Amino acid sequence: MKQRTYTIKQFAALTGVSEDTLRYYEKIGLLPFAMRKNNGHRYYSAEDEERVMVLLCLKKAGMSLEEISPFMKLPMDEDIQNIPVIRDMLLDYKRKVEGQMRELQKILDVITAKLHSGEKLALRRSESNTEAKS
Amino acid sequence: MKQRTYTIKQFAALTGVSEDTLRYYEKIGLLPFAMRKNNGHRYYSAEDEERVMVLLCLKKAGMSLEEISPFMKLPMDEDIQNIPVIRDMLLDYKRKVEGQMRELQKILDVITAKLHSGEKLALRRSESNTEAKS
DNA sequence: TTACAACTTGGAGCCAACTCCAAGTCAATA
DNA sequence: TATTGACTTGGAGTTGGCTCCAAGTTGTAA
Repeated sequence: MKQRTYTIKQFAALTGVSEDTLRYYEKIGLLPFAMRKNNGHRYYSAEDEERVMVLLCLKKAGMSLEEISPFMKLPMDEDIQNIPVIRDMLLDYKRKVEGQMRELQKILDVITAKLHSGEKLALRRSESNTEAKS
Repeated sequence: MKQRTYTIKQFAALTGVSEDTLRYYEKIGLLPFAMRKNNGHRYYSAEDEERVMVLLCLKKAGMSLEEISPFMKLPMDEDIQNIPVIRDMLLDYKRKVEGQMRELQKILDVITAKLHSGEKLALRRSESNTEAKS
């Protein structure tokens, strides 16, 4: 059965990524060179959609395009268990997200404490936790 | 008792924000105009330090300088309970951070599932959750 | 008194990530 | 056949957030 395809306009609406940005991502090599019709127009497949979904997911977690790039080079339809490198990349990424969540949790704890205890806005040294040398 | 003050160099080391960046933040009005000695050199106080700590905290949670700006306009040493506007801003901010954490948690769930069940890298529609129109 | 270090300012440059635009091609339609 | 609309490309412009630099001032130390 033949897979459904999308024009760039449809694909932009589908994914929420603008046409300009799709072309830009292709130009910088983040997304693979899209398939073209005879007239040179791009068209996109379900696998392209899956790839963009992964892109958006990684982006939402705060990764730069540079960091996302290696994920975009992977086949979207392989069993993860068969490709150790994907497993490792995912584990790596998982650790990153967990780290970011720990940061956010720390911040939430501080805010919550301040809201409940009649305190000042200022942070005590121990609440700030930057990497500055003391 | 007289409060201790810092030169810009000391203050940069203390907070982990570079001298250039401190001057830049002042120039764009993110930080208030720093006090000057007779010779025109900036110096910083404990309250300045508190303000920068708050800045770094908000930044770490992914806020833009634009979003951080209103917080920098507030006095650092007032009791939060006395100023409803601060309470409201903090509550607002708390909701933002919680939202971001929910996003990250969703992403973690997807990754974890994929790592355990011999799946493909591709995301199912329900796992991606962008705001694109269907 | 001269040299040096620590600052000052204004402005230029830089990188990431878009966003916009002009000029051109192509297919379908009036 | 002329027009319209959806696309193409290359390249310029924009925004956010710094980062760097040159030229000038001031206070201390040799």
